[in-house]
Parts: sequence; structure tokens; C-alpha cells
Amino acid sequence: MTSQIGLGLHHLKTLHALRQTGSLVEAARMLHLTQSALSHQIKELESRIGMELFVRKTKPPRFTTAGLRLLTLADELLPQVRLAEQDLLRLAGGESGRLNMAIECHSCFQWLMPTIDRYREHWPEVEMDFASSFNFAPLPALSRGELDLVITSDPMNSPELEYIPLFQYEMLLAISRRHPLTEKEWIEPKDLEPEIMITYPVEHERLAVFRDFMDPANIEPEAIRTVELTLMMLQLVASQRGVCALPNWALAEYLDKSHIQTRKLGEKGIWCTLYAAIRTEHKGQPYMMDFIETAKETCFARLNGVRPV
Amino acid sequence: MTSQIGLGLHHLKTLHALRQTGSLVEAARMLHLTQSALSHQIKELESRIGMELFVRKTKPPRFTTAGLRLLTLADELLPQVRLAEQDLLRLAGGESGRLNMAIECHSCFQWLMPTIDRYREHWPEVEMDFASSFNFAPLPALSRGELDLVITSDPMNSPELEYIPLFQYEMLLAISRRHPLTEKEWIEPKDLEPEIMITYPVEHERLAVFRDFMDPANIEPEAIRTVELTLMMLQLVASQRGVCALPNWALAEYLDKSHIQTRKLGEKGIWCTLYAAIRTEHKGQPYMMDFIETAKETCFARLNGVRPV
DNA sequence: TGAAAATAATGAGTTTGATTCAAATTTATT
DNA sequence: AATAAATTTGAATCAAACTCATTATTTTCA
Repeated sequence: MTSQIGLGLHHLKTLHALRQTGSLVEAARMLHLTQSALSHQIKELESRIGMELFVRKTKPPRFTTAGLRLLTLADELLPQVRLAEQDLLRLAGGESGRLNMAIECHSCFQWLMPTIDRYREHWPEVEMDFASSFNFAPLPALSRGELDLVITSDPMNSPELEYIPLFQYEMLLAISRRHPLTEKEWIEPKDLEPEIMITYPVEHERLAVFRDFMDPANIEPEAIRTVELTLMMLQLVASQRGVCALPNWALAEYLDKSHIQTRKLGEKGIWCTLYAAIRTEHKGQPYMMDFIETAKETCFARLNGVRPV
Repeated sequence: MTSQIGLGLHHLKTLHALRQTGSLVEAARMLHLTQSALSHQIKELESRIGMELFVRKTKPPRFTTAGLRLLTLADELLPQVRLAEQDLLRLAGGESGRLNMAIECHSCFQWLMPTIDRYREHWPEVEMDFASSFNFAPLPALSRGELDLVITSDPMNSPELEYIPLFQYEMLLAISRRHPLTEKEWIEPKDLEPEIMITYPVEHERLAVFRDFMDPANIEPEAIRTVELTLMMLQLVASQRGVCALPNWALAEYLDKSHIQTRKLGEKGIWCTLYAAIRTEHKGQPYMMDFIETAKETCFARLNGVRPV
């Protein structure tokens, strides 16, 4: 072609990720590349079209007209590419699998439902189901083949299981805005000693507040109260009946509406990784990997505060 | 990304060109690559998605479902990419140019009009005009700066002019279907000695039948009759008033309707290249190169029998 | 404001993937 | 069956894209 810019899909993916994350570092993590790679890539593209694509001086980068034009293109193309690739996978993979799921992290319903909706459109023949029981250990069930996919934040080592990281999130403490701890920038373990902790009804070790924060400091809360629903937890917190630790993205939508504030757990905060656990034999299966891919995309698109890998 | 096929725009361009040309050789020429490159490229892609994209055993390749799916994608994406690149060029290039055109090949109106229509949508500020006079030499006018673009099939050497090849076409002899020469597979120069040649009213040397076919064999036709309109030429041929030589693509649409047949000129046929002539200073100017690009695309899309470069 | 941390840019070197070349193989043509 | 055309293949080449290590810039916060 004569008037060639030499635009490639990777350019569009980069710009797309850059807008979504707001920084090269994060975008790079999302794309499994180095920040340097993206920097070079964009610079090269800019030199070819003879213009800047975004203004670097601002914190979330501000895109120029040219950059915005390419983002528009990315928004048009990438989904179409995605659909085509799904179609090809289905054509090739052929076999329709089974997808019995369970979640360990109860807040996950929030993004799991939209994920399933999107996924079902392209894999109509995949049989999906939920193991909704609250009181059994999903990972052993996965090993035994009763389940096919488990969303979990603490991998349990096993040769037959494979853990694919979905994203990272921060565990925050939710407190009433009238709570004395609002005075503090971040929470120390001993701050929680006089508090009533509201948690999901799962084993102690499964909860990151205990496992990664209070237990290491050898601190116990005044009391523990378990509730099954996130919304109810927040009601209790708002009405000063206790405090609770929840993922930042699960809290995000309630911060404005309710009388709740959040604080970091420890100076650096507690960061967790959410994984999709599957049996090793399923690794690489198109219908499976595509579900995970869809899940990731859904999360990054809908959840505030989550980070790649 | 997890379930990555690694599809690239170059794959889509290749498939697209393959469908348009019907063979790897031609597709490669269209993309300015070797046919080997395309072969490797496709094979690699096929191995990644685990299926064949087209059946090679047939003359025009028959695409598989997977191949068709990718072609659908190509039809969606490539135009969008094209538009975006045009927008970027315009954003960058800024200056709106002038485009005074002239054609030496009279049949060219057929594709020039659609080209201009498409082009104007994206370069509304470029001022376009035609030098429609039939009896002046366009190339000198181009040198003098009176024109900006000339469509010609015989370049005249000059340091300040640049020739960009658009496509190749075959010059065919059009004869009545009751004409005795229909007996022959292909035409020899001496076959034309007793014939009345119908031509456009331009200089003898400018006509490929004479320059490349009869002159070298030192043969003259019985008589020469000039007409300005292609359609009238064909009417005369059909009613046995003479024969004429025209580009294959100009003839294509009349072959079914009228009582006309065509024959190759010489065993191998006469192949001509059509060029866009511009002043060297304009080479690389976005608005100019993009016009030429649009012209090429229009031709390949609308004209039967033309070949890349 | 100045020091430390985070983020981005840069240059050199490396890797990977894409392309070419030359030769072999297959397919079409006479 | 023989020749020509198109395609495939493998090895070598080339260039784009990436990483690593370093420097520069920006942001944060004491």
C-alpha cells in the first residue's frame, strides 16, 4: 500500500489498555509486556504519524485528537477481533465442555453473572452450572472432578490443579464514617482488637484479614459475626455494629451512597490475587480458556481498582 | 491475553488479497511481498488455529468456514482501519492540496468517477478539477504545474515527474462474433493488415496496438477511423465496420450484452501498465498518496482482469 | 521545598517473527 | 508425457518488537 502508516492491532491494544489503566506500567502488566516495550511502541507509532497520541504531563494521560481517533478505532475493532477469534476457537475446538463453577470469594457474584452472560452468547452449547452451597470446600471438589472451575484467592497446592491469575485487588477495611478509626490514615492490627469483625461464614484461614493481617500480629478481634450477604455486611457497618474487610472493587459502588468509609490495612495495604482454578487437563481447552479470558475482560471493564496480574 | 490466536491485520490483508486475486502469486504482488511469504504466513496461522483456511486443490481457492469467518472479519476491519488512517493523515498532513487531473486513457472515466466520490468524502477540502480537453498533451502540462495528476499508460521520462504504477491490464482485440478472425486463438500482426482499425483520436505512438504490436512487425491496417466514445467503438465493431483494441477491463462489461468477442494480441498478449503521474515534489504528500491508494483499491474492486503492479 | 518513590524515556543488545531466496513438490496445460 | 505455473518447504536473512539496565522526569509526602 502506498500511504502506509503501518498500524497494527498491538498498537490498538496498547492504547486501549493505557486508557483503561491510566499508566504505562499498569497497561504493560495487563498486556504481559514491559513498560519499556509500550513506551517504544508508542513512540515509534507517533513518529510514523507525525503527531503525539497523548499528553504525558497529566496523571491519567490526556489523549490528543489523534489518540482519541485510534481509541475509537480500537473500540470498534478489538471486540470484532475477539468475536472472530471466539468463533475460530469454537470451530476448531469443537467439543462442548462442561463448566461447573464455584466461588470462594462471595463478592464475586457481582462480576461473574455478566461474565456468564457474555460467554454464553458464544458458547451456547457449553453446559454451565453453579455449586452454590456455602459450606463445602470447592478446591477438593475440583480435584475430584465434581467441579470444573473455582474462583479463589488462596491457591492450595496440588499437582492436578492449575491456577490462572485473574487480577489483583486490595482488601480494605470498611468502617462507619462516624467511627473513631476514621482518624487514622491506615489501620494497624491492634486497632481491630476492640472491634466486632463481620465476615462471610467461611473458615478463619480463608479470610485475608485474619490470615495476612491480624494472625501474623497475634491479634484477635473482640468478636466475629458472620453474614452471607455483602449488602447486609455494609448495613451493619453503617449502623456501627462492627467493621468488615472487603475487596476494594466490591466496596467501590457503595462508597458514595452509604455512610461508609474505607481504610488501608497496614501501611502498604493488603493486596490479594484472585485466581481461576481449573484441572490441569483443562488448561488450554478453548472453551475453558475463553471463559477465563472473558472473565478478565469483564472485570477490568466493570470493576474499579483492580490491577492486572 | 490467555486464549490468544495472535491474529494480525497482515493476516486479514493477505486473505483479502487472496480472495480478490484468486492466487497467492497475484495476492503477493498486490501486497508487495513474495508469494513464499504469504504461504508461510498462512501456514503459520493455520497451525495456530488448528484448521485449514482454504482448500488449495481448486483453481480459485475455496475458503473453509474458518477462512470465510476471517474474510468476514477482514471486510469489517480493513475499511475501518483505512478510514482511521485517512483521518490521521489528514490530522497530521494538515494542508489541503489541489488535485487537477487529466487522463490519457479514455476508458478510465469508468473507474475514475467512483474513485473521486470515495476520495472526496475524506478529503473534502482538497480542490479537484478535470482538464477535459481531448487534444493537448497532459504530461508537459503536469511538468509545468498546470496539472497535478495524470493517468497514463506510457511514461515520458522527466526528472520532475514520478510514475506510480496502478495496475496492469491486457490490451485485447475486439471483433464481431461473425468476424473470420474468431477462428484464430490469438491474433498476429499481419491478420490486421486488411482490417479497419477504430481508435481514439490520439497520436499514433500513444496507442499500444500500433506501438507494441503492429509497428514492430511493420504492418499497417487497411484504414484507421477515430471515435471518441468507447461505446460507439463497440457499436461499430459489432456491426462489422472494423476492429479495435481496448483494455480487457473496459471490455469486460460489454462481452455478454453485445455481439462481440475478444482475442489476444500475439501469443502472450499485450500487457500494459497504467500509471499515476505526479510531480516529484508531491510524492509522499498524504492527500496525494491517498488519492492514488483509493484509485488502486477502487480499480481492484471494480475492474475485472486487472493485475497488481 | 527537598528527598524518596513511582513512572516514563532512552539506548544497546537480544529475541522473535516475518520475509526472502533457492530448491523441491505439486498442479495445471498441451 | 513434458513443460509451465503455482505452491510448499527449509535455511538464511532481516527487521520489528521486546527486554534489560540506566537515566530522566514526575509525583508524593515529610
